[in-house]
Amino acid sequence: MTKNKDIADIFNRMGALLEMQDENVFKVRAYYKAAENIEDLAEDIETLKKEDRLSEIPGIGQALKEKIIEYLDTGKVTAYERLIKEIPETLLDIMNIPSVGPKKAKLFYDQLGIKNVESLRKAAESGKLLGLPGIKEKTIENILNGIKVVAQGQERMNLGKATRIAEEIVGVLQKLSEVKEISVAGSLRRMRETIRDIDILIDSSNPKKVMETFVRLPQVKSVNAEGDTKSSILTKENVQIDLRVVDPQCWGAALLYFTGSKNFNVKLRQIAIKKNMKVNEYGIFSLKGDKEKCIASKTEKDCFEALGLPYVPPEIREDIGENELFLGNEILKVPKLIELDDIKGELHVHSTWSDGRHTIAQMVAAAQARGYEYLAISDHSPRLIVAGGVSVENLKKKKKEIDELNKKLKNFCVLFGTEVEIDSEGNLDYNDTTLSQFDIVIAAIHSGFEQSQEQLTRRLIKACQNKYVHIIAHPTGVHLGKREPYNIDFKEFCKVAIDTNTFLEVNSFPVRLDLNSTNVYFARSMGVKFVINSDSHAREHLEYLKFGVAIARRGWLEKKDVLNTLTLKELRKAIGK
DNA sequence: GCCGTTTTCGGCCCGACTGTTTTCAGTCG
Repeated sequence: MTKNKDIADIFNRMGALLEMQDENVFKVRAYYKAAENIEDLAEDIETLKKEDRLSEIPGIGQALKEKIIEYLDTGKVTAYERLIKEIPETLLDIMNIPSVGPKKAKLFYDQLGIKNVESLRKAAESGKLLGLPGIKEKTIENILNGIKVVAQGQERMNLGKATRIAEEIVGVLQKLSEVKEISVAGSLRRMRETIRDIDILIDSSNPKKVMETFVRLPQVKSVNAEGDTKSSILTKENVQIDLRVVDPQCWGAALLYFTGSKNFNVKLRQIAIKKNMKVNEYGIFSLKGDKEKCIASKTEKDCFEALGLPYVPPEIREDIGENELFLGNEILKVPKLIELDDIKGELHVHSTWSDGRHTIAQMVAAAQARGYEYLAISDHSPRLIVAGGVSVENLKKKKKEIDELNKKLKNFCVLFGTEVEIDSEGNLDYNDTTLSQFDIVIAAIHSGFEQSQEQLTRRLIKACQNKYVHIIAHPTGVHLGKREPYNIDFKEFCKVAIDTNTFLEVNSFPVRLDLNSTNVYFARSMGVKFVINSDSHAREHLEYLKFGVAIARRGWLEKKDVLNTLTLKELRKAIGK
């Protein structure tokens, strides 16, 4: 899938370069939009080319299709090569600086020959920028600050970290008497796997007081903007938090607007226009002649209704599934998405038998407290030495402990599970005789990520084909912010998973979130079945399951698609091979 | 550059904040 990323990068760069050349904004947007859609593809773009399906990608017309083909055939895009002859590519780094966009980057280049961030910094410090049209002290100060921010690196954080930070701030603000309602918005409310900025929305008739409190929170390192309705801060952890305060009357319209995604909003507005209406953050307006009248704004539900649309949950207000969701100026169908309450138990948690922090009994108590009916204790196998994998001899003791615990438990069952290593050849770390004794067998790759696509795919397929394997854990091996997913033929893998009745895991651990939403959506469309697990290594981690459920929802999963929504009896039947 | 059940040409989402200006361009989401 590396070609997908390469082409998306090129289109993004071309968009920015064209923007600097003052090219038609809609043409520029077409490049950005195409890049986004290619990045979101669940399939290899080379496969799409082979099957002559490139035009199926939204936003790819004749011109961009030719550029994709040219890149895949020759490794180059002539139009891109031509652009970077006219404008140095390094100007794109300058555009990454907050407060510097295409116009200023071009201005600095044209007037002073500034080609990179370092020379811009020098020019700013030496006062050379002063006197350029529209540039005064404050702009220079902002640029120098922006350069520092970029140097510190504002990477995307995982959903877990973003949730923690947001909950801290929301906790403080909601205690203010001026705050009526408060909600996170943006990508955090849509529960994206990774988050850049945190958006918080507040309903208050006294915005000034709320803003004052916000910009003075102890977490604040710097204030980027402070207005009546919108303020923006950078925390000491270098996380940008945007706060919007709206009038109670507009709560629904504002929440809808600030939740996004950007493209979802664009779609809604396009639909509105066709119905002679207008959408903004203040409401849904009907347009008659010169007059516009607000017809909905109080709740999100009202707003959707006013547009004649069914309510769409935040998690699927994305490009993922867009074609399934929208048709012309209508919304086709909204699935009944799985909910956290549908989960009846978990199949992948660790205990002190391997690298878990809590005993089986402690994990079970925590699971019972969550209202589960069952819990599989699936510790690592011996090959994973760092995790203290359970030896074959110790498995007997572990089984005995589980059996004894089960005798004492009422309305709850502890399952004897394992997370067994798939070795570099696709063989499993326990032999079949041993595997046959488990209630639940989860197979996983923890090493040899650098193998070829063929080898990695073959390993996973071979594991699926083992008649004792029920589940493949964290199927793509991604570690958010650390490691890219390993390179597999995902489609082929899904086919075998279906044929062998192997369930694919949605791993809820915040640094994993693997499968991701795009994978889930794609696999679901093929007919794959899933299981959502927390991969807990301590009892507190059971809490993470909400993230996995969110990813499942983003991938359009319903209750029926997920193994651990079944009762124990149903589950035992469902996992038969 | 893309797209079409009112269109193959003429559209393409909307507003806040900042810093520079005396009404607006640039940037951002």
